[in-house]
Amino acid sequence: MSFENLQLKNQLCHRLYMASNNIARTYREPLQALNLTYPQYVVMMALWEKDGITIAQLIEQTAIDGGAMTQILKKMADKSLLAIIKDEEDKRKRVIKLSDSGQALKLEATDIPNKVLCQFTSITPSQGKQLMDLLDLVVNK
Amino acid sequence: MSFENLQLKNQLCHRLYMASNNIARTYREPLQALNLTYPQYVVMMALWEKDGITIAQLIEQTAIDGGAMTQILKKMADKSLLAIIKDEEDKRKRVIKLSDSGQALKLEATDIPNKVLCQFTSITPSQGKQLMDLLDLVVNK
DNA sequence: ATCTAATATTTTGCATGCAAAATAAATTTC
DNA sequence: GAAATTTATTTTGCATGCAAAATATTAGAT
Repeated sequence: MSFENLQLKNQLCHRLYMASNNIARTYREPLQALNLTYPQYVVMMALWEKDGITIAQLIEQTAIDGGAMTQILKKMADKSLLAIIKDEEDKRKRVIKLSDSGQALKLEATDIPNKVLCQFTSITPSQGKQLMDLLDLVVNK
Repeated sequence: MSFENLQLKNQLCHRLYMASNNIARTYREPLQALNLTYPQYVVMMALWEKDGITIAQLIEQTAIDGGAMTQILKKMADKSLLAIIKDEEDKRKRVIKLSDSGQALKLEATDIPNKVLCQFTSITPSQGKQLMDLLDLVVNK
């Protein structure tokens, strides 16, 4: 038996693993300038797009694990990027609100996506679009 | 300003993040049957393909972090899947050797890739191939 | 031959991802 | 309307990913 199906070079999962780690690693340096980790940056992007949402909504938008989200938000609150506010209507819920400095950080972040993508010289914009569409098939099973 | 570049739906990195986590999560259940975590499974695949290599070579094949690799190999050695052997030529190096049970596990693993891929019904084999080629562009920057 | 620089691996500290259990509060059921 | 169920969030324990420091050993330079 050849076991081609078990060769690492044929594994979609391993390609995804390497690609995802590689791009996240590339984000690390520019994000350090904003004092953000990569998942914190994802949370910020979600909030810049729509502020004042609940933690459950934030989890849905970002696909970040709920257990991790609690920790991430706590650290971001410590940095005064946002506030975690009890919902008076439904006391189970917490609403996340960006602070002024959290809002302001958006301007400093605008350049980051391009700065990172520019480091991936071998992929064209058209291929990037294609890749995103194919990835959606994996995301949505 | 519209800040389209900061919208989550336009971020290649976030697609990769979600896709990678989603497929790794899908592997978790079938791998539990073999008592393997996902990175441990990647190590096994590398060794099934080429046994008796050094830790550095294993890191190169799998793209797993060196610090993590030490821990992963230790746990796998505890499970008697492999042995970590000092290289007598160069005492800095360690050679990894599969045990008999480690070798034998290959048979039980053969079905896993297909079992997992079958759960991604919306992606065709052709699209899968395409996706792998595009991911290589991201992996190789 | 000795001292220095490079290589291979391990250790440490921090930040997740994940599953499962624990809390707390609202909703449903009988 | 009290008990059981569901929902939202937090906590806990384990397994990485990563950067940086620490070790051990070998190769190089003088």
